[in-house]
Amino acid sequence: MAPSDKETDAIRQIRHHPAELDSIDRKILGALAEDASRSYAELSKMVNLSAPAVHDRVKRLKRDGVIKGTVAILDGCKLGRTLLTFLLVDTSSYSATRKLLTFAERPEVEELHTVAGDGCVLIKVRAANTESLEDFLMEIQSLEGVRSVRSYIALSTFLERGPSPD
Amino acid sequence: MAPSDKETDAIRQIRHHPAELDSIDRKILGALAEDASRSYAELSKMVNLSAPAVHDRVKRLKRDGVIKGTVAILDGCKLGRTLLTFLLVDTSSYSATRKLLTFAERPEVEELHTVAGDGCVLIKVRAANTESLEDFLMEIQSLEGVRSVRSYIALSTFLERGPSPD
DNA sequence: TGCTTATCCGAATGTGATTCGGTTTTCTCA
DNA sequence: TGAGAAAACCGAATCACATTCGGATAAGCA
Repeated sequence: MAPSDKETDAIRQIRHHPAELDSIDRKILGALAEDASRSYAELSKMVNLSAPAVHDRVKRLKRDGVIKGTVAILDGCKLGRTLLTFLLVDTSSYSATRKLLTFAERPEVEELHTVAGDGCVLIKVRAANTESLEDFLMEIQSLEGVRSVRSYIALSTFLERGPSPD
Repeated sequence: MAPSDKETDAIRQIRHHPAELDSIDRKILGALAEDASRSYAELSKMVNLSAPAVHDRVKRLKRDGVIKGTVAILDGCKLGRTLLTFLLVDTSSYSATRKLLTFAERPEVEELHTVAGDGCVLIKVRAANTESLEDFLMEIQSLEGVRSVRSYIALSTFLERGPSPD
């Protein structure tokens, strides 16, 4: 685990551009993005640094906002939310868009993005059943300024993860 | 923090439907979905149980697959990925859909869902710039069996989180 | 060249995760 | 209805790992 002096020197020379993510940072980020319960001992083996050195780096990455936090990943189905749907809402006014943004408070709403186009908002919704999804849709459709709502119900999810450092 | 005997009894009686999530489970899940670095001491205060009791519950929730893991949340922009885009790919064949699923290996791909419709696949892509996004798009468009690709570039992201236990 | 900052890291300390073992409650079955 | 098994709770103890400390080295800048 402890590299020879020659390797240590090489690592240090490569490393020193401040504020830039090097390949070791990215490796650490990739490992934590996949499983944040890894110990520093484990990470240190993965990147050939000591545990406190890895700890220092993670501290920096958190300080700099590259790591925003850690969260538990929950199974939507086991929570009773079996219907994943993407809504593309076309609005005719800024005030409608703003009303849509208030849906961020709803437990079934997972993502809310304004997207390029004439007043479009994309909403990722995970509902318990078709009935509650329909209620949700109707609520959105009855907002003044909502021109159309296209919904795409997910049949299978093959991948769902956050940004990758690679 | 230690509830009186009467409260303890009440909690126990409410609790005992096995395999079903009760309100304490959901509270714990909500807290961990938001910040998985909370200590068991902190969680125990939130739900009025002891730390080992909370630990037992979390162990069960993990065993049962409700909690699938914990991950670090990374800032896409700080990773150099500033362009979030949703692609809606319309395919005319199952083999095209299957080719699309191989894009799950790409670092810029965050989500891959088949969605209801005639051979539709929704892909969430976080690219470094317009150039690499365009390359990605072209690659998809040149797949045999891909009928059309609609892309929605996110302008602002107001919410991005996983399934909620509420 | 000298000073400051950043990075690394072995050893030590601090914190919280985890286990242990006993008690209580709930559920199931005869 | 009672007995047994399983589930849930939890105080105390132990264990594991996070975190700090302080020194050394390297890099950057004037």
